[in-house]
Amino acid sequence: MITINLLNRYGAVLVEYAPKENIFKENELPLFYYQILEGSIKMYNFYEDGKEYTQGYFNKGQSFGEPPLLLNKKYPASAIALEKTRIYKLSKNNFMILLEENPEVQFNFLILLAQRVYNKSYISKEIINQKPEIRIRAFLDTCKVTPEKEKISYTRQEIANFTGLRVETVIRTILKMKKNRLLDIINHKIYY
Amino acid sequence: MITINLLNRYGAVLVEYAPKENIFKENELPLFYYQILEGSIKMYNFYEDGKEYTQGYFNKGQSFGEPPLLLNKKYPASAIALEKTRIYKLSKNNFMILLEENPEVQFNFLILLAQRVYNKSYISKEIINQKPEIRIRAFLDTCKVTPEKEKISYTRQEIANFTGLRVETVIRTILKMKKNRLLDIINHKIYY
DNA sequence: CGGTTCCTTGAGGATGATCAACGAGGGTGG
DNA sequence: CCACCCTCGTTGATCATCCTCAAGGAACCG
Repeated sequence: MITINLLNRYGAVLVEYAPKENIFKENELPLFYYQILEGSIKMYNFYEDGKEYTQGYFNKGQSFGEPPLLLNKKYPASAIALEKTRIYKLSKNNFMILLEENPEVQFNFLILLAQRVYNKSYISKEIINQKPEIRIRAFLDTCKVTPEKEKISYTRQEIANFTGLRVETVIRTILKMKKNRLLDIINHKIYY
Repeated sequence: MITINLLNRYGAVLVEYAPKENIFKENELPLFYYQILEGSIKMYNFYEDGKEYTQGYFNKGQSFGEPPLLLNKKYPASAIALEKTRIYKLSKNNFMILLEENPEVQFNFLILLAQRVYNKSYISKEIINQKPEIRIRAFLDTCKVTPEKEKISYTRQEIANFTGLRVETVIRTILKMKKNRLLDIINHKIYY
């Protein structure tokens, strides 16, 4: 989102996170702007009963956790590295200065947040609708990058955490979808 | 959000909508920036089965529908006036020019969208969790403007549409909540 | 005062969650 | 190389819960 050139100019630091290492946790106050150079992370919540809800995945080149940073509010979710991940950290202060001094960057963030609202609206609409198949389709649609059938590299548990369903329900539903030719399952992998 | 002064300067027009009049419909392309002078509107979707899902309510002083406008994408939901409502309409072009020429306005929108993402994250987390009571509490919490008990002026059907539950479930759940002293019901009105 | 709109209740049914158990594959260390 | 462990996928049975359908009552408005 922000060029590496600019990040360096404003004093960003590159930090490496190990797989399963937390970047920040729910209810902490934001101190940094985060942008992924390499790797991927997930934002998630835990319910009291131990169930997990996945808010979203972020990959190479993407930034995350900006809304609480801009609002100066506590993180509403935790962030964890899914693999070895290298992330640029820029202090809140310098981030704000960078925004102020670079209007085109600020505008890019406006568009970025607009896109986030747009996606969230779409997802919440599809997922509140109880039918498991619709929920799962909404998830799969957000995964797709090409129009052709492609391999989905999320586990059934991950799909369950994202859609608010249970693993067993996901398994049974995708089996039904396979029967209806909505997707393929080859060697346990989903192709959609 | 934008001062009336500025709106006028960039050629905004004040339009009056009758109760239940649509401001725009799902899948239309955005042409205007909308800001409410007086009244209130609701953004909503219909599912194939005729069930309605309410994305959100917007009142006096608030703007709505900016994300698709900024992204130049089709509206993912429809907007309807809930009462007699007067709305400033500003053409897309002039809105973009206004943003460019008034950095402080642009920054305000950045904060506004950050707030929207933040709220959506919170709501989707609470509402995906199946328990009706938690869903309803999430809705009621977003309604509250004071810390004391206050009257909730939404119908049970409206709560149902927002939370993805059925009316009967809402009725039964709030009755249980009343028994547990989580809210009061006086003359059918909810106080929370 | 008649018509909406909203609220309420009950019975029955569908469906997703829960619980328990097992299989398959991959990686690791002895 | 093999035994073990861990993660992931799978299946069946049972249960709880919310939805559905149907009906009627209450409140509000012109």
